[in-house]
Amino acid sequence: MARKKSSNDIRGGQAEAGSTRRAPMREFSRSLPMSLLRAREAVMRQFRPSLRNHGLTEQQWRILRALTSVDEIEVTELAHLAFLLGPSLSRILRDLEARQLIERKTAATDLRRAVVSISAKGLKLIEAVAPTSEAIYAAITKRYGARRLAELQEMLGALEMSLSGMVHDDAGIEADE
Amino acid sequence: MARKKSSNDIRGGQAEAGSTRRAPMREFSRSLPMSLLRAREAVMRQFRPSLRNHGLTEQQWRILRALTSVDEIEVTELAHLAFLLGPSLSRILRDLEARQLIERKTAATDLRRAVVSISAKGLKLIEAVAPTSEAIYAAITKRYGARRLAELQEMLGALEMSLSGMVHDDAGIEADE
DNA sequence: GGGATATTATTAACATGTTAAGTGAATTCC
DNA sequence: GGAATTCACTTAACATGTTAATAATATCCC
Repeated sequence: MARKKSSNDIRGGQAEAGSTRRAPMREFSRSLPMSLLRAREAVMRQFRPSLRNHGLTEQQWRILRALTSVDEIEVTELAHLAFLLGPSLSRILRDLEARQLIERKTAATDLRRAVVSISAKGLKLIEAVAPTSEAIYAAITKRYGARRLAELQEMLGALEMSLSGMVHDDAGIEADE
Repeated sequence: MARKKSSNDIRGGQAEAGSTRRAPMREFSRSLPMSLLRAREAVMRQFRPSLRNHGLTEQQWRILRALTSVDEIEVTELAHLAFLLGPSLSRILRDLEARQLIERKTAATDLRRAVVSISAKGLKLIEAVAPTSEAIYAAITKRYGARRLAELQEMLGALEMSLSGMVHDDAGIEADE
């Protein structure tokens, strides 16, 4: 009775609540952040198992992937490229270096900066994962439609641009101190 | 021809590490997961400071928001509604209960289930945050365009649907064990 | 030249994401 | 009606997100 059977998978269904109080501000589950979150989760759900089979997390994969597009790169630039915050990147680089998937050296001109590059071993791993990853991406593209997908990405980019310079009050102005 | 940006073309013939290695599979920074991630971050960047000023994280806010849309709700349903995994929800509910922002009781008919509802104090907090939150949402809508925003959300929903039943190999089939 | 300041990267501390395992309660099924 | 199974939730363990604080170097600027 009620409840179908949702294995251990919390995400991926609708929840029709009981007495239904009145709708608040917005239907909430239809808010923009939620829409983006769910869409991304739907996409990543496709990739995660494959990555996991190769011992990689999503972020580790992002970093290695980013490193294949350059010869070498400074940490801060890599953070931008892989869209990770510094602290996360620091931790992951430490692990990837320990696994010898990347190499790190100090910049000659500026001892503060570290320069990172992917190792042969890392490259090999990427090459092992890439085919599956590409196949999944192709399947997604086929399902959703290449044209529609391109349009979606364009709109997402436009959204980013729209918000890039946006500021507002209540954003942390706490008197002084 | 051999150079067209085809599938597993990670290494250009060999891993000859010359200067400026060339672009791999996809421009990477333009992959769908990255696009979604950046778009969502651009949006959340607007909300986080305000939430923070009220002592709430994004997820705590999601939960309280979800709770305002129902009279009371079971934990599993709430997980679906707020799109959180069980373990995350468990932790957050523990904290929110300690802060007396929510109330929890055990279902009478099924001792396994817990029923959660927002408290008066929680409702008050929501009401304090909502105006700013609404203002930010309105600003985003104005900047991006209401029509365009609706279209984007439709496309995101469609993407979710497209991928909902998608399966593929390499997804964790490790013999048996 | 040298103190004040800025920059780069890391560490710290806490909250969440993610998967697996555990606990207690309900259901199934013989 | 009781063992086996399933279910709802929680804990555990590890990785990352997020903000603040540090440490080490570079740069400014008088």
